[in-house]
Amino acid sequence: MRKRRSDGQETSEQLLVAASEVFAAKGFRAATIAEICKRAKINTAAASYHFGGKAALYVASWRYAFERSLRNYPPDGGVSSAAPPEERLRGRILSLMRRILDPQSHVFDIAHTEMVSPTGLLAETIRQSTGPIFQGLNELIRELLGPAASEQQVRLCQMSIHAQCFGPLLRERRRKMAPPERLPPGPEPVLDEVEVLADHVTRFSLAGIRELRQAPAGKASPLREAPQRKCSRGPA
Amino acid sequence: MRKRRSDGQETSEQLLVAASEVFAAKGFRAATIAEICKRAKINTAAASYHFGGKAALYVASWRYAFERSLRNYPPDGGVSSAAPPEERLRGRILSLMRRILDPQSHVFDIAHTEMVSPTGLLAETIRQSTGPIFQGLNELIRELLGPAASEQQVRLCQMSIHAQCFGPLLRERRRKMAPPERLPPGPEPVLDEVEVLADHVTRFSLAGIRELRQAPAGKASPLREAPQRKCSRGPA
Amino acid sequence: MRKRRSDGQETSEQLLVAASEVFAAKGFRAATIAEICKRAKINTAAASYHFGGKAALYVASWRYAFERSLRNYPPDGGVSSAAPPEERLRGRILSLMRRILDPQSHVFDIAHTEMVSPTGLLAETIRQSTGPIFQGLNELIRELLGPAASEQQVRLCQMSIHAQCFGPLLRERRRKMAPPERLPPGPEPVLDEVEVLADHVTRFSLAGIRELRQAPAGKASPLREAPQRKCSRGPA
Amino acid sequence: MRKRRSDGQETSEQLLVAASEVFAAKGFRAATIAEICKRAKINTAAASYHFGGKAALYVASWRYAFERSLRNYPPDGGVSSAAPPEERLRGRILSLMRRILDPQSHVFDIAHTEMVSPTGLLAETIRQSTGPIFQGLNELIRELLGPAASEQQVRLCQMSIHAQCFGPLLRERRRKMAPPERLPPGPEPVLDEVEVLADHVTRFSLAGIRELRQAPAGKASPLREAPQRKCSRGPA
DNA sequence: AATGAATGAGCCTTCATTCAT
DNA sequence: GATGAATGAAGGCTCATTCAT
Repeated sequence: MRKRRSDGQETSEQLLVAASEVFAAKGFRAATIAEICKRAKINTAAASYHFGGKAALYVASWRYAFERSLRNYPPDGGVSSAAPPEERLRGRILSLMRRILDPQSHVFDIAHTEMVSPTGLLAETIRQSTGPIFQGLNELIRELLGPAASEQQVRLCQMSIHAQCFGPLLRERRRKMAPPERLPPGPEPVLDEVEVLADHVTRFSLAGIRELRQAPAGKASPLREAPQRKCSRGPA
Repeated sequence: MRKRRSDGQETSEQLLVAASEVFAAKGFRAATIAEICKRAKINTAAASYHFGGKAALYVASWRYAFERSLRNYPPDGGVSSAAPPEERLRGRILSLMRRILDPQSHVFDIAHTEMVSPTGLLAETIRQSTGPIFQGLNELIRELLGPAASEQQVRLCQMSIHAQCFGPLLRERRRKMAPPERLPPGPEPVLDEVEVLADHVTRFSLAGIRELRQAPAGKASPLREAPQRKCSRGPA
Repeated sequence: MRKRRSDGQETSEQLLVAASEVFAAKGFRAATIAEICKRAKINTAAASYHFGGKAALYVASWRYAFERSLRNYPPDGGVSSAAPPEERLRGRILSLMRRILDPQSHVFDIAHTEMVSPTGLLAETIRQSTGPIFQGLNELIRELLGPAASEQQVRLCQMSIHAQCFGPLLRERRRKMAPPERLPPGPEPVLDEVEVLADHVTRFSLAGIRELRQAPAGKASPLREAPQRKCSRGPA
Repeated sequence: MRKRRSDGQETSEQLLVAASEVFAAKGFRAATIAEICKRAKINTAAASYHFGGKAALYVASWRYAFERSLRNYPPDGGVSSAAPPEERLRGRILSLMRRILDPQSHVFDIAHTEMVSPTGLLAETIRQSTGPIFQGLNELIRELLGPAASEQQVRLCQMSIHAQCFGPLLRERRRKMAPPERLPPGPEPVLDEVEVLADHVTRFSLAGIRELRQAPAGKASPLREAPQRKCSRGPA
């Protein structure tokens, strides 16, 4: 059965979608042009024809998926910038989680794989694309920590939050995608609904941030806070 | 002419070490028997000969590395089981971090890669090996959360802590391993010393745990915790 | 939307020109339809469409270039047929050299390549096209050798002259065409101006022809020609 | 039928021989690894295995053929360096011709093709290998021309001689190698025996050299030498 | 026990040609 | 008449594995 020879637009998009699926499932190396094209129902040569090669298709498919993802889930989660920072944090966390979990999108599958087995093909693209989003979270955390916070503290908090988003959700994705015999190893899943997890991470992290806010110096607050210290005054 | 190993290391042991290095650096698929054997300074056929194939060598090399790692860094971090739980938590976190960071060991590089691009070869082995350790952390968290904690809450906290250990440190490893042009994409590194990070994660997480302890029901405590706000005034 | 050529050159003519350039530069096999059409600024399919295929375009482009070349440089070099044979020889040699060197024409690049790596596509066309010219030189040489000359001697002299024209000039062409890193191997170039070279070849060959004329039998004249030696003494 | 797994020496040589044959017949590009290996009766992968790739095999096979050729036919043709220069010239010409014609060797087929369609892979190798031989002929010609000869004249004479050797013999080779339908275009063959041709080229060229020796300045000797000038005195 | 040669399967890519528009 | 998308065939290369030594 011949393919309708139209404007080549549809074919390209089919290819991009199929490519992101296969690259996400197998990684750049293990993914084969043959499988991608088979899934897009076109000839094996079409990938090279339209994009110039496996590598270029890889980059193009990721960028395509990323822009789509950002359009569906804006980074601020739809929370007004006038809202209190706690709510804005929750908005960001929830939005990020939804982007990660979106079963249609493979942005994070690919980006994560790229982080683990870097091909070097996507590094610059990812940096450029995700830079502004990292920046936005950074500023919000700084606002929550207060002006006395050190750069180091901001980075640490950002890390804590990011890690709590990516860690469980990337694992969750793998669990859903993987065929039963290829379940990734590790502990049981944590997830019921995204909102529950988002609430947990938000509360857990806000508590952590407040803790840091009260005692900026690393050793100021002992691990065991003797009398539950309900009302430790700020640094003033 | 026979090969004589004057360094006393057995051929197969050299293979296991070389294999874990190469598998860690490139992943299962991208790693080649040729490179592994070249690094171990033995014949290309030796891998198939000694272990039966690439897959078997993969599993064997991970198990070998894991046992070595656990011998060097016991899970409890050397903290007495009689110590207060907060200190025991810090012990566990620090030990985990040190195991992850150990530049000699590639247990986590491989396990992480396997989580991202599962080959299915390591899943069962990893589950068996890491199960007891997860269990130990689980019980400690339950102790910290108190008897009223739900199973869900324990899981969530465990996730929060684990994520904060793995997230930044796995990235840090990649950064050190990668050649400059293949730097994995993402935000700046957070790490100065392990202790600093361990302290941060411990404090941050203990604050989160206390928060949950005070308001076990997910929705009991509003995001913006009015009364607490009274105490910790912001700067100015 | 139709393509309009404001320069008046027909599509097919542009194709012929572009084809001869690319075929000359790369040979039949290495030349690609895509590059030819790109240079002619027309669609990739046009070659197959207008000429029926790569092979037909190859033949057509050569014939086109050959006729053009012959129009620009007539075989007798413009020397009157009443002129003495020595001058007519020089005329032919110079005309041939100019045809070979003409940077606009790729007749000889292609013919040479075809001689070295025959595709079989051009053989008959070349034979038909060049036959009359060979014939003309043949007769001239016979005239110079005199009526006692054998057929073999004529052929040998024709070969000597042809070889001296083609050898250095084809090399010279390649040298000019080739990008610096792909210089063809071999000794230094000989060429300053065509006239100098034509004079050399004419004198050199006329001397050879005279030599043969004096001693028609191959073995009559010893390599070391004793009596002639008497006259032309060596330097000092 | 399995291949005897010996020391790999024979296989390599078989490959080198087969490669030179196929490369000579088709050129670098058109030659396929498959055909070469089929002719050497080994697996397709062996070429990459033994030499690393098509390009490396190309270079190796040429060098191998060249050294073999030079061993069989020394450049001086076996003529004593004490012999008169005319005989030494004939020795060189005959040796060169025999090297070119040797049906076992494809050195010149390949080198010629490389000159016409340079791949750039062989340039340096050819230059290094053939340099000394060119040099030797150069010195001999200078000796024949006498000390008054200009550098330019030496180059021109060298060109004339070389061209007369290569021109007809390379064509002759093609004629013998080519399948009947792929006969290269051009005039009839000149060759009966190598000795005949060598004698012709030697006599023809010695006459030319003497001519130049008598009248070094390009325009000193008119094309038509009036009274047959049997005894034109040397430049003294 | 251990080696290096040799293999066969599979992958990415190129390219002349064809086809619907 | 002319185009650009799409195709199928073929080539070079990599690599885990096997085998004779």
